[in-house]
Amino acid sequence: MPELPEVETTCRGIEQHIVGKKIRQVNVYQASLRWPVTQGLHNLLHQQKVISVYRRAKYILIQFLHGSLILHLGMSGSLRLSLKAESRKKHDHVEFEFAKFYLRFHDPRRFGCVLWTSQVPEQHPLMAHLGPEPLTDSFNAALLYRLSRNKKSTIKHFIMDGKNVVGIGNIYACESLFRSGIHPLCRVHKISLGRYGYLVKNAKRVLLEAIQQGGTTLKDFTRSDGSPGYFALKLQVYGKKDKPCPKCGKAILSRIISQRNTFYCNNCQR
DNA sequence: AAATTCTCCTGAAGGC
DNA sequence: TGCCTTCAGGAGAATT
Repeated sequence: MPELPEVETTCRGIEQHIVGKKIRQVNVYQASLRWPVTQGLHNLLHQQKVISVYRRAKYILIQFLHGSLILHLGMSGSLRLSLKAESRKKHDHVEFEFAKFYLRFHDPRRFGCVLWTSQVPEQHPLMAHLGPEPLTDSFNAALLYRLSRNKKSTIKHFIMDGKNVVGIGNIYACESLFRSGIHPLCRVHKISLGRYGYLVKNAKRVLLEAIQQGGTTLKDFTRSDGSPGYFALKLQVYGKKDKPCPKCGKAILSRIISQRNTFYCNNCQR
């Protein structure tokens, strides 16, 4: 399931291959994704050169002179470069043809999207109201402290809410809270500035580690060139129900918090 | 306004 | 072997 590190890895993987290259053709085989794939993509993109590839939250943005593609991988999506000789696979829904290869959008569960915008992407409704990027200085303890005053939501929910900070999905929320010793059910207004500082530091650290590892390998994700990432080996609590806590040895618990399976150590996280 | 629930979808995994 | 049920999950939309 692609989280921010996987999206970042995907961006970096395709960027070096497609920037400066022209699109020959676009084929849409399944337009019914989370939202309908923008109609007329071929006419919009025919012979258009890729200017840049970058990421905002978990959106992959491919910029052209007259607008941008907005791609989201949902929870089972991937973007793969494949040689012309490689035939299309099941669930390859959208295909961007370049001179020597295809860029294929693959998404079995179809929670992702492929949209076109002629606006500045950051002003698109999907992105206009997002919080700061977690790996920038604007994600910091003072921000979380300020946003959390007089709120009674749980910290797990709080850091997964894109209005507060983007890109921290279920896996990284669990891991960040474990490393910070904060219980996922802890109410946000009770957390001190100092503890927020610790949480911010750990969230950045775990995301950066994951990016360096090339993204977490879980069920559906592979890197853009098809090789797997290796971060799953370093997860400390996610998916470890009943396994010993890496810090204290007591059993890892799991329960549903804000609709998501949450893994934590009841002894180490307070 | 804020918190909670619903929704889209397929494939893997488990039970029998 | 195979059918059925359950679960996973990003995040906007709908509801409370």
